[in-house]
Amino acid sequence: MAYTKPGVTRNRIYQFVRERLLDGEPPTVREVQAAFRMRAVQSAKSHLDALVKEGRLIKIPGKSRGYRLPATVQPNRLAPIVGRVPAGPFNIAVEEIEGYIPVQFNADEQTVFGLRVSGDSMIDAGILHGDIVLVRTETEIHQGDIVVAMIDGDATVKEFRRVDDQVQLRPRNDNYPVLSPDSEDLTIVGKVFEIRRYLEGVSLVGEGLNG
Amino acid sequence: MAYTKPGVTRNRIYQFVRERLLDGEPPTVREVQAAFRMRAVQSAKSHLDALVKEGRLIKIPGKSRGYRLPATVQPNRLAPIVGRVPAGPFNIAVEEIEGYIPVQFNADEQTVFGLRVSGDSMIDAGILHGDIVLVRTETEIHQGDIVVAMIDGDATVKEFRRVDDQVQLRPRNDNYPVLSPDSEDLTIVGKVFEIRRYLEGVSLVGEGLNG
DNA sequence: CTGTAAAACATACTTTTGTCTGTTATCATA
DNA sequence: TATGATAACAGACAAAAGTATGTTTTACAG
Repeated sequence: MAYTKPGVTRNRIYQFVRERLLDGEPPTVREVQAAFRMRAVQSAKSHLDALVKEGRLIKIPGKSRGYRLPATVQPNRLAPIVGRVPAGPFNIAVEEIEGYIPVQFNADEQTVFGLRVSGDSMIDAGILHGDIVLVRTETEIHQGDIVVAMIDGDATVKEFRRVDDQVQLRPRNDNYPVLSPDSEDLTIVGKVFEIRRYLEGVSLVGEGLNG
Repeated sequence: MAYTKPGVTRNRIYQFVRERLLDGEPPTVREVQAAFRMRAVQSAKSHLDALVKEGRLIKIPGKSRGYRLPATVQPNRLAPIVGRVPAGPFNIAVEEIEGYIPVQFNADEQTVFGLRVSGDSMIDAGILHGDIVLVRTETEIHQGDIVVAMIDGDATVKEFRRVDDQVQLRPRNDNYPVLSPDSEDLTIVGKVFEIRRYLEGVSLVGEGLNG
């Protein structure tokens, strides 16, 4: 490849890698090399190393195609919508997935899923039957957070309170009672960070591909 | 790994690969193997081969991490969030744009924007102060649709009704009156097709994109 | 000019990853 | 309970990809 002024090829390579990553196609070092018609792998490698050193890229050590965009540039992800709460974070049965919706979240590697709400126990919080709540698992829970909890295997969306070391799950509807489950029967699945209501039905990504 | 009924592990693997691909992180065969605690690479490989044969995945030959989704994934687009309703469909002042959120819509090229709701006049429809309504302009409006209307230059979110050739804009809160504006003073900006509530603040797309 | 840093090249080596051949275990159904 | 299909395992090899060392060429500041 022709010699360029310092920084020029660097920026071009950054652009190239960035586009590939946003397309979901992380490149190899040699693919970068080929894209810029370089004769040596090391030419591409040293540029990539420099980009990592500058903080413009991140490298997953020991992995192929291991270059990533730093957290602030993370694109949107697609979160699965489930009709029922998954038992474990990675244990979502395929048949139960309605589809996927695009979600933004803060780059850390947490598990996110959408849950379709049934019932009107949270109506005073503006959560209606059929709404989709987006849930982040394994988050710190605070007083007043809206959480998804499993009580004896049943999933429910409620407001979280702790009173004298006793967890309370409060509905936001005067017609329902406050729940005070034993801690053995209770699992806090995660925290609701977003609520969506699709008035015309969701056009779900990947619908019907679960066959 | 424990033996499962035919198709079960197949589906779980499809699920796993799909999520990884949507996250922009194509897995290796051995990563699939590890994720399912298989002792042989071939266990994962044959499942992946089968998924390709079934048409649920695509393989790029000779490439590492070469499994892809076959379907044309619906493109998400970014809709601007505005604090005030734009005067004309294509007349959104840049300064008034809070940011962008990812939205799916039906491929046709309609104008979509997000509007941050102020006030509680739609509280009985589960639309709270601070919620973001997603609006599609130039749509056919039907009885009972939730619309964004301009009355004398002021934007408002209301339920649309037509009674004896007179348009009514109904709040969903008994403390507010039904509006029956003259047709000269009224512009229906568009129809609300989605409602979102961000409990932890929006992480808006379009910031920190250097380079 | 000259010295230093950046850019590009050449080659070799290690690890990761894809793929192959063959075997054993479980499932589904008749 | 016999049988074919599916699932899982075992070990090995080849190709792809990451990494390292050293050299040559060019850019740029003094």
